[in-house]
Amino acid sequence: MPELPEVQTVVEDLLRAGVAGRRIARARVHWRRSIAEPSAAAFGRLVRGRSVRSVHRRGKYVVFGLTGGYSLLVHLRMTGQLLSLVDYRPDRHVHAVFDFEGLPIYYRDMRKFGRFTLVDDAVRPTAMAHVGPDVLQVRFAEWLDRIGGRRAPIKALLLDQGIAAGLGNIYVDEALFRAGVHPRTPADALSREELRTILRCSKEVMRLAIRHGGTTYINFANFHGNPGNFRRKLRVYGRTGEPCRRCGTVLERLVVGGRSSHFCPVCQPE
DNA sequence: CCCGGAACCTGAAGGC
DNA sequence: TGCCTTCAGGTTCCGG
Repeated sequence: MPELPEVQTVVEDLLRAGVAGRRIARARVHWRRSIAEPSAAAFGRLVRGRSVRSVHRRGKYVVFGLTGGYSLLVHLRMTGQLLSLVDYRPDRHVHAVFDFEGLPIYYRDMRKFGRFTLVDDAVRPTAMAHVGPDVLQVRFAEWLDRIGGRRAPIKALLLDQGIAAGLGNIYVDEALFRAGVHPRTPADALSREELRTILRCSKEVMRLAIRHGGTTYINFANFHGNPGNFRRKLRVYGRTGEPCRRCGTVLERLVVGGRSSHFCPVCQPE
């Protein structure tokens, strides 16, 4: 579920909780496939005893820099959560528990799509090679190089993490609404200025959502189990059949790039 | 190169 | 109440 703003919220919570500098006394894995590599058994052995040197976000990944030249890459996919709650009783959806010397952190994931990858720092660039520049950082010229002249629908390209990382289904729809662009528009049919607007709107939506602690649509919860507040600000996502906040037209839904897409047929003409 | 569909999983919601 | 279908914030793989 989490897109860039939700992952950013998790990272900020981890730092605020004082994870940086802490030692991982123990890591227990209850669902083996949560660990992409190495094996779940080797994972527990390799993680134990290392301390956290850094925590940051890259696209939708949480990246833990660990002592001893290892990095832990965490992707929460659709329903993954990292939680640190007082008096928490783990339920059946908790698939891993990390003991940061008295600070327990729970990995909970209803749909079990999330993945942990432990890599040697030497191969970390390779492991993340498919992740493009962060959408909040990327400069227009670089982004245009990657996206310009392609025939695919703009929405599909915005979702492509190799072009720019961080946007997901909710924020792509929100950004395209703000830019006044139909999600199915082929990228090569857009002018340089329209593309500039789309990137600007993407960044604006991201910053705004971060300020509101992300979006809780189904089950996003931050570190302390609290929902994000951006849902109230959504202009099109999940509002099919409701009136456009700008012009009053009934919002529509169609499938683009295999994903449910929400838009205003008047504000975003095809 | 591009696209659609399936797979990976579980649960919520709506129709009958 | 229960059964069935559809849908869900993501990514990857496979075939046409």
